Amino acid sequence: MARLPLYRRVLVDMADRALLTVSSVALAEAAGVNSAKVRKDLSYLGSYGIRGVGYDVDGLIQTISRVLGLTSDRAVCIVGVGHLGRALADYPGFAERGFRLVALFDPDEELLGAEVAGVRVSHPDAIEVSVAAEDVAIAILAVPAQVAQPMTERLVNAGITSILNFTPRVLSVPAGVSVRKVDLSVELEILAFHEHQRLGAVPVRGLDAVAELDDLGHASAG
Amino acid sequence: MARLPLYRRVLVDMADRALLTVSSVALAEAAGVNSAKVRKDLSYLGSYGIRGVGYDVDGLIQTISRVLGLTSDRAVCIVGVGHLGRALADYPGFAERGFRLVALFDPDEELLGAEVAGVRVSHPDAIEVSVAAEDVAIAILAVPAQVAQPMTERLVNAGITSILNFTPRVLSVPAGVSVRKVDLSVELEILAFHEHQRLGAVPVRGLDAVAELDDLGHASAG
DNA sequence: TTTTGTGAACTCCTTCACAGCT
DNA sequence: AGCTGTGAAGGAGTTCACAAAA
Repeated sequence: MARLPLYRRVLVDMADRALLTVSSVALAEAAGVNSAKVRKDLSYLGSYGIRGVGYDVDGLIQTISRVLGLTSDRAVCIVGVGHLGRALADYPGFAERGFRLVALFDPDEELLGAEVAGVRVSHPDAIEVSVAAEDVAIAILAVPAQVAQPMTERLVNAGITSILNFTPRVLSVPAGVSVRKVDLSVELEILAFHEHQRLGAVPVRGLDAVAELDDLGHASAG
Repeated sequence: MARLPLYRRVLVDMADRALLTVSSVALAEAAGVNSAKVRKDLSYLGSYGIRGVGYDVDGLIQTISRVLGLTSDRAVCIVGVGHLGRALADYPGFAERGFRLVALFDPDEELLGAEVAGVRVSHPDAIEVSVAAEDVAIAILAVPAQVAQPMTERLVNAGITSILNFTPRVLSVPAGVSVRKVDLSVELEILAFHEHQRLGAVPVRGLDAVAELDDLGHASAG
């Protein structure tokens, strides 16, 4: 369930505020979803709620973390050390959630050997060796669009099985490799569409309301 | 439809490669979706296809752009000029798609007056004046989590009606304001979950397969 | 009495399959 | 012959509503 990370974060916030238990209604409100949905989602993890009381905040955090596989650190690498790659490398949220940045790759000679976020930038030629040596399964792709597909193939060949794709390209990967896409332009275009609608543009029959809460299913070949 | 921006980009790629027409099958393949879905989506825009031939690439780009409201430039501002805000400001995809960066806000005194991506950084106190003066409707929120909600309220009061939220917080906004969320940690956690599953973790009954292509519906109050 | 857990209804999206146009 | 447009079937996720537990 893609909502578990969201619940988990909301719960961590609550734990920080010294809350011991939450009801499905309270959790739903904080996460911005329906309470029945919360109960159904959590019921798939097993029966961890107490009727008449709610859920134990710390216990639920542990359970969700375990299901998501966040109990151990995971090595990640970033490919492409432009503005975006650099921002991602410096993003504190990664380390906080157990993602350990172990390698940065960029062919730019001026960057080679430089340190970003405490990690030295290597040439992409080192991908195969580094990925194998550090047992990296997750790669963050922040390269120019033209090299997105070839770089993806190289990463997959090197042993990468999960890719977080920041390029504006649909990546084709073999079965067994997961891809999540973050497309900044698409997000902005959807907001532009909302603005357009707000200003009384031609309503797309039957779909103007739908577009409000819809999203592309992030495809993956699992 | 949240898929229109994706179709549009694929079509622009095709136009660059001098393709004149596309079949729903070809477009579907390039966009990574089912061809019936493509035909149904496009049929909502009107009948722009020619049976036996396909769709006119340029015509379709125009039609989608019109529906999405991408025919005119839209002013956007970025709030928070940390690593991420800076990377976003420099992102070339924004300008290419008709998003004009008109203001950057950050309270950091060392940044005030500095130029990033050709735009001077202003103090957040200038939000109200700038937003009104430049007719900005879209804001990109890249501030620390603690100030996400108060800053959101300030933006909404200033007249912002669409927010692209990069903070790890669920924003509460009045009806009529759209929010899209980009959460880097959540994306990584979902990939971690896939890795976890791959390594033979406890399958969450009935949901392990589902999680492969699921996603949070990006909520918005429209 | 409060709140969970869940069968059942519902709603929406997706996919099929084919009639009809070019 | 090829490909669109769409009614109908199918499937998946959401919400309702209530029985059961604390």
